[in-house]
Amino acid sequence: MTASSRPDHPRLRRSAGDRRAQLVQIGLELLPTTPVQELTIDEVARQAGISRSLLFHYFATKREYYTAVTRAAADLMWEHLMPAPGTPPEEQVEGMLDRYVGWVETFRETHLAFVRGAAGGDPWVAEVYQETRDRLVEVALTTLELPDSALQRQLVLAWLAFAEELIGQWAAEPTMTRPELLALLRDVLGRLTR
Amino acid sequence: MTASSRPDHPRLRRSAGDRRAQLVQIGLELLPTTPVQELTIDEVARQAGISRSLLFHYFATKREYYTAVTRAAADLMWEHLMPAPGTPPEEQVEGMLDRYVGWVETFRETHLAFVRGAAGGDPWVAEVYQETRDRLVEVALTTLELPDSALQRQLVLAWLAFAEELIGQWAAEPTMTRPELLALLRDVLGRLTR
DNA sequence: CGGCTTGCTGAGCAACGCTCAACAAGCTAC
DNA sequence: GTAGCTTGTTGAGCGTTGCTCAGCAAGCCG
Repeated sequence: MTASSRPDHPRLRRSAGDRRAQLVQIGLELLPTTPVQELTIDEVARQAGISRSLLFHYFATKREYYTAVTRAAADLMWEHLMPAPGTPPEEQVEGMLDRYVGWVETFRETHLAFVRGAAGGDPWVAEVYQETRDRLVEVALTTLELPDSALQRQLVLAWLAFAEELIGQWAAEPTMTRPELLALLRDVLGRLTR
Repeated sequence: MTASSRPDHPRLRRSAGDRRAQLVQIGLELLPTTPVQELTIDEVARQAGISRSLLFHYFATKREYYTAVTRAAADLMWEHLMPAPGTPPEEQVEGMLDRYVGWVETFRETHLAFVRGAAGGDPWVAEVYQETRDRLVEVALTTLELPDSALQRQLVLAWLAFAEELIGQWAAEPTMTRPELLALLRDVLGRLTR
């Protein structure tokens, strides 16, 4: 049916690393438009210009593939959120919160897809997401110099869910100024952890 | 392989309503153990003792089937949360919150599966969940006699996310007494909406 | 019994995840 | 330059799953 043997593609050979990166990249680009579970191997292979079989050479299973994609998305966000080295502790949470809002503003679609895909369905994917949240809680607890109790952990986690939802909603329909939003989030976190 | 034509099942014929209800019921029972997307038509049909084809007679598509299941789950919870008629308004939110905690305590697995399945993947299923949340926000705004602004709506929605996460965590590992939890949730909601 | 409604089935198609044996691109060794 | 090795790459094909369709049969009516 489809002329897969186009004459202008003389069988390009890539290094293993390159190919892997390319496939993950394609996954990242597809994420916003396609629910994770509906992402088909066929489609990814087609976009990469390779056969289905090759994808299974790099990722033994479909699940393995899209957990890799999810992890890549998480890493991108994490990298963006992390404070510049040397930032004084009391400014770290402040800055991360600010950058998180910026992240959601910029990559609204992608971020929503990430959160959705992570929360729903597959446990493996959910785990990647949970790791990220746990790391965020970790940072919050240490830089705010809070006691590392189960209670505090739960409160910060719940606050994260609160922040995520509010920022998502706010990005879709701004009901206050950006500084007001940030102040509100900080305020709630402050009250909760005291 | 499987002897599907057991002699002791002399082709039982059910009314359309009964069959539909049975199929949805099976879906509800399967939900806690099976991520929504992994729920296969084959399995459901097998448990119901019918052919795959019949399921497609009642639900034109798989999606239609498990949105029906999700909606049934949402209705069950909603029914449980609704205050008894005649309850004075100032006690309604109080009672619903209490019953919600109870609901999560009792059906932790099922509820988690519901939230997960709803948040993730399929937009149609997500819609069912969003409806429920919207209805909850509606009730909260009216019984608390709050102005129905976009801002208030967002805050209550975000608080719902907060409550959901905290209650879920707390049910898994109780870090405070039940009344303390309820008081905390009420307090946060109260501060937010003022 | 004949005829009607309607719950119900089996065969089969297309799409998808996944396997496997084999091909071939690019490098090194002689 | 050609023999040989490594390894990126493919095509054919299998099992499962969502979905279709033509037709069977259970129960009811006359």
